[in-house]
Amino acid sequence: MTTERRMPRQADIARIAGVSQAAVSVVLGGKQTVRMAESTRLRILEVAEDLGYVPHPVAKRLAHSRSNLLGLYTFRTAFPTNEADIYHPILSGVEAEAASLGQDLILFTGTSGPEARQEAAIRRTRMADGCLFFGREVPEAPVARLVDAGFPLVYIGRRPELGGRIPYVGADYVAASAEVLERLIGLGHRKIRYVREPDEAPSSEDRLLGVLQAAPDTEVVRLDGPALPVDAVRSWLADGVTALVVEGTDTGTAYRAVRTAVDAAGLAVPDDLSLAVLGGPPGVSGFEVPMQEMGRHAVRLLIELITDQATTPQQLLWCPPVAGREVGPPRSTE
Amino acid sequence: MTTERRMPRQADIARIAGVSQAAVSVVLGGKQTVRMAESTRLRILEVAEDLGYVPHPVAKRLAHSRSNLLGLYTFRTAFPTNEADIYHPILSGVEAEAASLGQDLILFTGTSGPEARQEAAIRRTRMADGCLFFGREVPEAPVARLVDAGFPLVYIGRRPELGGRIPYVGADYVAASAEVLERLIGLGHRKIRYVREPDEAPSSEDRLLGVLQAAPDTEVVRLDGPALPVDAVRSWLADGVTALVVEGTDTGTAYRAVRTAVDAAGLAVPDDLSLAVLGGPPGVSGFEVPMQEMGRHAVRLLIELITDQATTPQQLLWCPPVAGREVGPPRSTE
DNA sequence: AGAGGCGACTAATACGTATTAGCGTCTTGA
DNA sequence: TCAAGACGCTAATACGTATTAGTCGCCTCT
Repeated sequence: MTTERRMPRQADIARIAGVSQAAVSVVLGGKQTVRMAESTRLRILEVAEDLGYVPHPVAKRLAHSRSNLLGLYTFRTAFPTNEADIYHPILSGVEAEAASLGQDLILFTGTSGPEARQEAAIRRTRMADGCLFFGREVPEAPVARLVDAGFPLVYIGRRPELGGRIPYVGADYVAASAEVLERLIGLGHRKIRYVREPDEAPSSEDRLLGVLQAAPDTEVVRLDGPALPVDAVRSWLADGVTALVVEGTDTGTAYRAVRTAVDAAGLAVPDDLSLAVLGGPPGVSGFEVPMQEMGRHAVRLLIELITDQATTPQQLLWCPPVAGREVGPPRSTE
Repeated sequence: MTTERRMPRQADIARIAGVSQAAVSVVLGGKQTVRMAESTRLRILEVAEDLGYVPHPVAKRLAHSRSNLLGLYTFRTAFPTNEADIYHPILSGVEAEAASLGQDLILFTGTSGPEARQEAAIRRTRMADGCLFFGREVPEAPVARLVDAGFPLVYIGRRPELGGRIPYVGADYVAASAEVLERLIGLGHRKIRYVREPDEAPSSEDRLLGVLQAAPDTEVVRLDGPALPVDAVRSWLADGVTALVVEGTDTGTAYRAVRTAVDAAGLAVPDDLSLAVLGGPPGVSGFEVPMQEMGRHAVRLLIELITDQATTPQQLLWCPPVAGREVGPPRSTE
């Protein structure tokens, strides 16, 4: 009784059960396309069970069938040593949804390395049935190749590149930002400053759009570094500004800068000045970015694309507003 | 100029370059086993470049070559919503080492679900060249199948199951624990209590072994719940106990229980009582479990197994001692 | 001039599965 | 009694690559 130094395959089952490999495939595939006698079916299933048969996922995938494997391309490390990983909820959502839909995940490495390695990793992407991309970069050439070849992929976060052909699941920053401004206006604020992060991104544009849509008169300031001079805040207050709206991002640079300056100026929030963040730390006035939900939706959309059932390949999710304690009516109206 | 709705393959290159598919494979494979005229070689490479050829990872893998894909089976979720994920460093180490060795990772889902789903996930493991297992469970039957079939796998954490045939990378709890006890004895402690966690595990046995090896007279107490009565601590002190050694685990149950009781008893640490944890929270006296290193080593060992170069399939890593502030000389000897 | 060798390839096959066309055989109805 | 259909299954092929055993022509050596 020597131990087989190889996993059993369909051909082994076929030989023992006295049928063809095709018969085994048909029975184990569970499809109804080919008729099989119940007795044969049971015999095949029994032999398969005896041998402890496990379909070879790679062969399955090659044979034009799905392998239930979703790629996850992160453009950075998926398990950062950095404790405070703001994007963690997204991955958490991806994993949860994938699990509930019976999909495994391939984590591509080398995604945070030099360009050549990044590109190589993008190629490997095809190992999966489809792939999720998560990060602000869009290496156009390799991604275009994938899209052109009809390879299913979904970006997490809105992506206007490639002539708008990239499927994505993002957050509706425009609507959410507008809503925040509307709330401020509803409270009586008339003079509002919007403080942007130093660098650009599609999501950054969206927020600005929302802000100007709801309050076209808002003056916009762009930070050019990690700090905001205290004098700037003081002068705004002197100008009659009653509320600051701050762009929120992964790093939280702008919020920290503003908060620091406001505190240093000895101002009380929200009594002296209201403060709202457009997608900031949890609990702070403004709105919340539905990270986990984005992950979940992205998985669902990807599977729709894989199964050719996608109806809306570009989706924006609603961001729940956060009341918080940093926003109140302006002092002058009290 | 219609867009090819398919990625180019070797056959396409072959047709254009006027050679056989095999020639393309040989040239692109870069092997020296088959001679090719330099001119042909260059022609093939050029056509491949023109078409933007990318080898199909799945086909590559099926054709007996490696896919540079390592499985990661966690027996729990890899991206837990729970913020404080004690095992995160392990995954971080795995990812980093995999990246530096050009390996991608497959995360199997459903590993924390019901047994049937777990087992199904274990089967899917074969998608990868080999697989890392991480968790205290060892579902013997499916794992035995993999081992018997010669499928490369490595457990993270010592595993005595299956007659010791499971390759692993663990921490040397025996030596590390013994060392902690020796340090206490060196400080003058003579009466020491060892407090164990409520439940069992190989690592738990190892710690106990180390404790008794260095200090055979140590009295061992096993917690039977998440709390330790304050009276117990008081009575130990009355008995002349000068140091407590606590089993450290992922949950940290024992340490929290002991610490709570000691504080409640109004005792000063380490003046009234020294406290050491065998692999506990960072910074606390005792030793540190080299999580990240375990992850890295496991990846290296797995690749050795895959490439048939493994020399030591079962490895225990050294745990760096932590001085901390919870251990000092016993009061009586001062 | 024939044996031998070598350079440059190709044909064939394997990897393990899914799919589809089609082939006997048996039943059924007119 | 014969055609039509149902039934139960198989042969063949595709998927895209790697590998190995050749094949063919030409050169060299004795």
